[in-house]
Amino acid sequence: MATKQRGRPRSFDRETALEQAMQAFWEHGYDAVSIADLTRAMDIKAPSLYAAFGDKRTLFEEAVEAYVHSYAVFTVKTLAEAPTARGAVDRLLHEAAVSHTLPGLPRGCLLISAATNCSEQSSDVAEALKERRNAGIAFIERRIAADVAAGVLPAETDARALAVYTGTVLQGMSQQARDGADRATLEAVADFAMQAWPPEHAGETSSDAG
Amino acid sequence: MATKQRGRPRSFDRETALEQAMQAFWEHGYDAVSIADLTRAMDIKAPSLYAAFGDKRTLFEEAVEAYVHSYAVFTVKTLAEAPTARGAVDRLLHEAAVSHTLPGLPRGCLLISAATNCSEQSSDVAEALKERRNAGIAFIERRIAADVAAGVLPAETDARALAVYTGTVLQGMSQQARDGADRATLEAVADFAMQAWPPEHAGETSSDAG
DNA sequence: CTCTTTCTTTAGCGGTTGCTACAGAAAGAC
DNA sequence: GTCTTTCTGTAGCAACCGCTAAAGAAAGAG
Repeated sequence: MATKQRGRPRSFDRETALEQAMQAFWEHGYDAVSIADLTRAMDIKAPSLYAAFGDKRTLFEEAVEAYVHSYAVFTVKTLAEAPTARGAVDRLLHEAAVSHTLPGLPRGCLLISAATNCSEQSSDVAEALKERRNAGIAFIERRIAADVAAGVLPAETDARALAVYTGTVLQGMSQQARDGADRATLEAVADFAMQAWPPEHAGETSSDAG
Repeated sequence: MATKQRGRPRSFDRETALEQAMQAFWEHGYDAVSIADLTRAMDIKAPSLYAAFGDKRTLFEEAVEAYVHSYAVFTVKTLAEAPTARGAVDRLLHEAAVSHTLPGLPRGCLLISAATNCSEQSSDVAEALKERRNAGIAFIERRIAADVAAGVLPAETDARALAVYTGTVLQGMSQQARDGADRATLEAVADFAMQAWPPEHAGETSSDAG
């Protein structure tokens, strides 16, 4: 049933090329990476790029998906699986300290830093990443609110503010990683950040909430 | 003694034009703002821009200076004048909540967000802002270390990590402001952030240190 | 007035941008 | 082998990039 692909086969590995494009976008951002930069990084010519990935914007969107799949799925996983919101965020911050300073890869988080400086005509690219970031914070907020409802976190906890605080630290850590902070420093930052969290009511979890 | 200026006088106000350029850079970043964008925002033609400000990079540097003078001098002032490092940072974070969300102005902090996505050939612009950010953190670190030495903060306080934590929150707040967080939310973030700070030893100040 | 100085304007430089038409190359179908 | 399909490389499109030469306009000096 599987009829063989007709015509001349592609001479490059699509996944590898996408990975190279992703790293270029990760390091310099959407607007700052030109098609010439991409074809150099991916080691293919422009027509091959356009045939395989559409246009620059579509390639970027696919690169974002690849980034999420490779380096950010742990976020959702951690938030969903950890027994409490506090434990989840603690792990999240420490995992960020690691993933933002991986050797041989660009610093920081692509979702945070790849579309900060955008011209007017690519403002929708910036908007898309902004919505991803805010969705992440909303996700953390729901996790916190569940723990508040379950009595794990104090009833007076402002779930929204605590979630935004957590997102603020995460986004600041990305910037710090790009500015040269190493993993150990970011781990120390994560430890400090967790001391602002309200204490948990021991002996209870909200793992059934969500 | 004051001989009058010869030749045709400038038909625009240099400071006003610089202010417009600064806001354009503030909102979109160095690379994403073209000369055409600038001449439109400043309401002058390109040769007038080049005659008055040199080239794009020089104009950006002057815009950064103008930004610091208008919106960031309070930082150094606060750090130098507040009786303790803790009090200084507390004021700093709340002032940031205000200045990052001023109505009618771009969101966030120019020093943090105006050179995040840079092409290779303008990497020195990014480097210059990065050094400003790290110098700010080093300044906070010295203020903390002085309080530790004076016994105001616990002896075991890691001044470097606490300073980087503070910078992380400040930079995250800028990102949050750009992502839509309002002043009240950022103030709540600032309050959370301060709860990670170690307690002060009451009845003592380090106002003589520095 | 003329002369000099400095600004403003028009017009356009060489280079780069994202993107593509077109011809040639490499595969399967027959 | 030929035909069809699909990818690759060359070469180049219109539009924009940062920047500037050249000419005209507006001021003071004489």
